[in-house]
Amino acid sequence: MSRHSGVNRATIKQVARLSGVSIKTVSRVINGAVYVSAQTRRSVTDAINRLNYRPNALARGLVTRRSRSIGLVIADIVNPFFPPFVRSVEDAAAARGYNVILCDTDEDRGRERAAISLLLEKQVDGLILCASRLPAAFLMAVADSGILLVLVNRVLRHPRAAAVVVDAAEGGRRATAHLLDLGHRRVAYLSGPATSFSHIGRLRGYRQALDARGIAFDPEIVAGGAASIVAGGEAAAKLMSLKRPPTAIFAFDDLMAIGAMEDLRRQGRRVPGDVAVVGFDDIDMAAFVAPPLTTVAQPKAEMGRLAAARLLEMIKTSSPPSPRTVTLTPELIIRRSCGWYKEAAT
Amino acid sequence: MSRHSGVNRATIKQVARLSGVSIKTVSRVINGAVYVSAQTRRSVTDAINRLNYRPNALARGLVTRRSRSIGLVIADIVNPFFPPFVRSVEDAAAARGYNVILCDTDEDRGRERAAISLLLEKQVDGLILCASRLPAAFLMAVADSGILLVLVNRVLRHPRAAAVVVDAAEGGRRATAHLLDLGHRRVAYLSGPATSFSHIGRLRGYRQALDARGIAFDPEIVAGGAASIVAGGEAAAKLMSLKRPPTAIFAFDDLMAIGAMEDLRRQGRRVPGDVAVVGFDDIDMAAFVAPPLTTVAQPKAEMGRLAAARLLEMIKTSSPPSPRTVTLTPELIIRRSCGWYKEAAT
DNA sequence: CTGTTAGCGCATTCAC
DNA sequence: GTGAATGCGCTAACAG
Repeated sequence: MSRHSGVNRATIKQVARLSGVSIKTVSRVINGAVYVSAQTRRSVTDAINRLNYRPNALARGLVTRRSRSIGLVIADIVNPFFPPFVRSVEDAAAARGYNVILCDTDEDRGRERAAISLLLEKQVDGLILCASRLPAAFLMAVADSGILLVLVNRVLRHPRAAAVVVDAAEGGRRATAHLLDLGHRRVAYLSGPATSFSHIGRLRGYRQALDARGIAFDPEIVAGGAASIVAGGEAAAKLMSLKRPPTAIFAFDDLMAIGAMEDLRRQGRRVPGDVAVVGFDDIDMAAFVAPPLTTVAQPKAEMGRLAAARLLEMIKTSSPPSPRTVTLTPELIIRRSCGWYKEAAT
Repeated sequence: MSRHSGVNRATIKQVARLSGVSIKTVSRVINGAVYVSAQTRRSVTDAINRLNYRPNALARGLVTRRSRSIGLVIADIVNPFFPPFVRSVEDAAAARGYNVILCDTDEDRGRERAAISLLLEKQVDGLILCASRLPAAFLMAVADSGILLVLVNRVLRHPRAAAVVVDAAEGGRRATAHLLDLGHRRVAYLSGPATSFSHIGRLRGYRQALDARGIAFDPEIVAGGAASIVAGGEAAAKLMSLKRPPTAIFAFDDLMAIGAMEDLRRQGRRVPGDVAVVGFDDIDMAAFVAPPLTTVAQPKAEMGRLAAARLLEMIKTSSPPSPRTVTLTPELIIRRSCGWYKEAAT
C-alpha cells in the first residue's frame, strides 16, 4: 500500500507514457477537445481504460479555478420541507456534472458561519443558502470575496447574489383569510423561529388579513418559537389554557400544526370541530395525518430547481443574475383540518 | 473582476509577504503546528485576518492526498428513511472537519456508477454506500482502487470495506410473528425493489416465521416491487381483489404500508378491523397516520453515526476495519394498525 | 525556531 | 496535429 489510501491511482503522465503520446494530448482527449487524430484518440482511451485512469479533480480545479462543486446550506435535512428541495438542487447539479456538498446548520449562526467557511476553502463554485440567519453585512462580505450566492427565502443586494423566494406574507394572508372566511374571529398564530425571515413574513401576512377584516391583533394568542412537532404541541397547550382560547390556529409550519393537532386531541378537543388548524409547507405527511391538514404549499422542488439553475447559470456566464430575485406564490391546499368550506364571501 | 469568479482570494504567499516571514512559517501556523514563536504567530494571524485569507483545500489536498470530504451515496433523500441517516453522518463528519458530498441514485445502477466515479475523481477520502445495487465485483474493483468503503445493509469481503447492517431477516420474522400471534393465518407481503438486499432479507424472515408455524408460503399473496406510497396502494388493491384476500399485510417499508392503508380505506375496509398492517423503518410519519402504524424500527440515526464513525476511523488509521461488520437488531414498535395485542404465546 | 527547494496532477501558453 | 515548459497554492523534507 503506498503512502495513503490511494493504491494504484494512475496519473495522466502514466497514460501518456503507455499510449506513447505527450501529456497534453491525453489532456486533450479527456477534455473532449478537437484536433486529435482518431488513431491517437483510440490509443489514449485504451491506455486510460487499461490503467483505470481517473482525472484528479483537485489538480484540475487548482489550475482551472473551478471545482465543479456547489455548497448547499440548509437548516436541517430532517425537517420534511428540505428533502424535496435538496433533491431537486441535486438533480439539477448532477445533470450538469456538478456535485453538491450538503451542510446542516440547525439554524445556528455559528454553525452556518463555519459551514460557509469550510465550503469556501473547498473552493465551491457557488453557494445556495436556504433561509440564512446571518447578518446581511456578513453575507455581503462573503459575496465580496468572489463567490456566487443564491439565497432562498431571503434577498441580498449584491451583484453576485440572486434569490428565490416564496411570498411568505401572501401565504400568511391566504391561510388567515381562509380561517376568517370560515367564520373564525379568534385566530391564533403559532410562531416559528424569531430570526426566521419566513416567520416574519408569515406573521405580517397574518396581521394584514386580520386588519383587512378589522380584527384587532392580539399578541396573547401568538405563541411558539421553534419549528417542530413538540414546539407546536406546547404552544397549542399554552394557547388553549387561555381564558379566551382561539377557535382557529394558523401554524408557522406543518410540523407545528401537526404537533398542535396532536395536543388538541390529547386534550379531548376535536379538529376541526372545536379548533380549526392551518399549516404551512405542505410536507408529505400533511395529507396523511388525521384529519388531513389544510396548509399553504411551498413549491419545494421548484424552489430547488430554480435555485440550482440560477446558480449554475451564474457560474457559467459569471455575470450578475437577472432578474435578481424570482418570487413564487404559495398556494392554499384545502383538506380537512378546518372543516367544511362553503365558499364564503370575503 | 479577475479571470473567474474569485476576486480577492489571498494566497499563502501574500500572507507571508505581509507578515514578513516565509511561506512555510505561515503554513505552520495555519496547521496549528508547534514551534512558532508567539510573536511570529501573532503577526501571521494578523496578516491572515487583514487579507481575509483562506487556505485552498484543493491545493492542500493535492499534496496531502486527503480531501477531507467523504461521499455519501443513497437512493433518494425524499424517502423519509434517509434524512435521519444522512443527518447523523453529516454531524459525525462535521465534528471532525469533514464535508459530505451527497448523491442520490434512485436505485438506478447507472446513476450509482456515475456518482461513484465522480466522487472518486473528487478524491473523497472514503465512501458510504447505502444499500448499493452494484455487483460485488464492481465494488471490489472500486475498493481495489484504494478507496475506503462503508456499506450499509450490505456486506463486501474486502480489506478496505466495512459494513453496518440491520438484521433484515430478524425484522421480517418479528413483523410476521406479530401478525401470526394475533391470530392471522393469511399474511401477505408487500415486496420492495427486487434487487434490494433489504427486501430479500425481510422476505426471508417472513418465510421463516411462516415456516415456524407450519404455514405454507403462498406466492399469490406477495405483491409490489417499489418502495413508495403509490406502489403500496396498488399492491394492496391487487391483493384484496384476490379470491382469498389476506387478513394481514406485512409491508416492505412504511411508505408501502401507508399506501396500502390509504387504499384499504378507499375500499371501505377498516384497519385494523378488517386488515392488519405492519410496516418497516419507523419513519416519522408512521406515528401520525391514522391509525398509527405498527412497524419494525431501523435505528436510522445510529446507523448513520456508526457508518460515519467507522469510515472516519478507517481514514485516520488507514487500517482494515474491525470487526468488518457491525449488525444492529431492528425493533418492533407496536401501535394501532394491528389491533389490540394480547401478549399471545409464540 | 525558521527558510529553501521540490513537486502533488493537471491545463495551458507557445513552438514545431 | 502534437510536444516541452511553466505554474496553480500548498506541504514536506532537509538544512540552518
